[in-house]
Amino acid sequence: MRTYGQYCAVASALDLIGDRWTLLIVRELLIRQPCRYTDVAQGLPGVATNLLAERLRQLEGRGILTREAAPPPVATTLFRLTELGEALRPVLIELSRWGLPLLGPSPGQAVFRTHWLSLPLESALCHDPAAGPVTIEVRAGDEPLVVEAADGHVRCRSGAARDADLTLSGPPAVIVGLFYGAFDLAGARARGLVVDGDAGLLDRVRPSRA
Amino acid sequence: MRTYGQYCAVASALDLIGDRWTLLIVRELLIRQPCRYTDVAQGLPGVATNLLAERLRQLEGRGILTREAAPPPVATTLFRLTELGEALRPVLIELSRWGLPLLGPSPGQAVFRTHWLSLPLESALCHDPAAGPVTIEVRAGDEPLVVEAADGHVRCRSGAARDADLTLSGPPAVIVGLFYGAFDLAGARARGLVVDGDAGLLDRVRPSRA
DNA sequence: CAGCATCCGCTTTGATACTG
DNA sequence: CAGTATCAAAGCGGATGCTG
Repeated sequence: MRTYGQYCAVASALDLIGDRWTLLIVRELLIRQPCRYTDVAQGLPGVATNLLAERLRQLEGRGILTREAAPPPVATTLFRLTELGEALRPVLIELSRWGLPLLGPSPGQAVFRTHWLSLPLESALCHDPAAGPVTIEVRAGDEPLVVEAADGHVRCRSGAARDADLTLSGPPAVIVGLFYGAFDLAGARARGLVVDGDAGLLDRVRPSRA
Repeated sequence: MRTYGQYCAVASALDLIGDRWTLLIVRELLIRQPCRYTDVAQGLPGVATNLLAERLRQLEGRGILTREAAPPPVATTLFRLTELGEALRPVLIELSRWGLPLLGPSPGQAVFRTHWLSLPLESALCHDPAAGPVTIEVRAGDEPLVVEAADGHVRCRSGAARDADLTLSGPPAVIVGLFYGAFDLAGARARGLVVDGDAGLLDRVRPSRA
C-alpha cells in the first residue's frame, strides 16, 4: 500500500481514503446503502469497472465497508459501510459544504444524479420541531428524492414518496439555492421551480447555518 | 484538468483538492502560514520537489492560495491561503478527527513533525473561560509547539514559548492521548510524559467532545 | 444480468540531478 | 532558496472478455 509515511492524523486518513474515487464510493454508500455493485457503479458515472472492484476490495480490507450476501430470493452481494465508514459522514458533509458554492448555475456537460443532493440538503437544512413533520419529494433529474423532516432532523433517501406533503421540481441549482437561502420562493419560481402542494410547508425546514 | 464530471458538491470539491499531496499542502499552510517553499517542503517529507511546485501552481490557479513577495530585506516568496483555502479548515479538522484513532501508539518508521499535532489538539481541546488563560509548550519531536488557551479558544503555533506556564515533553501519542482523554495524568506519566511546571493548569483545557 | 478480470495506452507520480 | 529537467515506475481510463 502506498503511504505518505507521516505520523499525522490527516496523512493517515488520506492513506486510507485519499485515492481517486474512494471518497465518492463512500458518498454513494452513505446515501444509498446497502447497495449492489451495479448500484454503486450507476452512481459513479465515469469510473472504470476494474477500478471500482479494486477500490471496493481495498475499502473492505481497510475495515471501511463490508460485503454481505443478500437474503434469498435475490442472491446478490450488498455493500454496506462499517461503523468506521459511517464515521466519514462529517468529512463528506464538510467537503460538500466547501464544494457546493463551487458548482455553477447549471450542470453544463457534467452528469447529475438527484441523490447527490442528499448530503448538501441534510447539512443545509434543519427541521423546526415546533412545526409538524413534513415530507417533500424533490424532482430534479433522473429519479426522485425524498426529504423527510421530523423531530428536528432532516434525512434524505432515494426514491419516490408515497405520501409527500409537497413536491418540488426544477433544476438542481434552484432546489439547492432555495434551501440554501440563495433565493426565496418567488426567486426560485422565476428560475424554474414548480411547486405542487402547500408551499407554506417549506417553512417547517430552515437553513441550519447563516 | 482532470475532473470527475459530476454535478455534485463533493465531486467538485475533490476536483480541486483531491489530488495526491494537495490536502497535506493545505494542512501545512493552515498551521504555519505564511511560509516559504522550503518550509512547506520541510513539513512534507517525501514529496518530490517538482510535484510540490506543480501543486502550488495549481492551488494558486484555483484560488486556494496566493504567492506574495516578502518585504525586504528577506526577499523571498511567501505562500498564504486565500479565504477559500482557509475555508478548508473544517474539512481538515474532520479528517484529522477521523484519522487520529488510526495512528498507532508510536510513529514506527513514519516521520513525525511536532506541528502536525496542531489540528488534532485544536479540535480536541476547549478552554474553560472561567479559569484564566494558559500557555503550554509541547516538546514531542523536532521542534516545540505552543498551545495557547484563552477566552474559550485554543490555538497552536510552531516555535518555542517565551512565557510558558507549563511544559510537556513525551512521545506524540502520549501528548495526544492525554488531551484526548485516552489516559489521565498518571497514565501519561507512566508512558513517558514529563511535566515541567504546575500540572494543575492542565485543568484549564478540557476535551471538547466526549 | 451481476460482478468482476485482463489487456493496453496514456497520465500521474516518484526519485534524482541540475540551475538561475 | 526556489524551483526546472529528466526518466522510470505506478496508477488510471477505456474496451473487452469471462464466469456463475
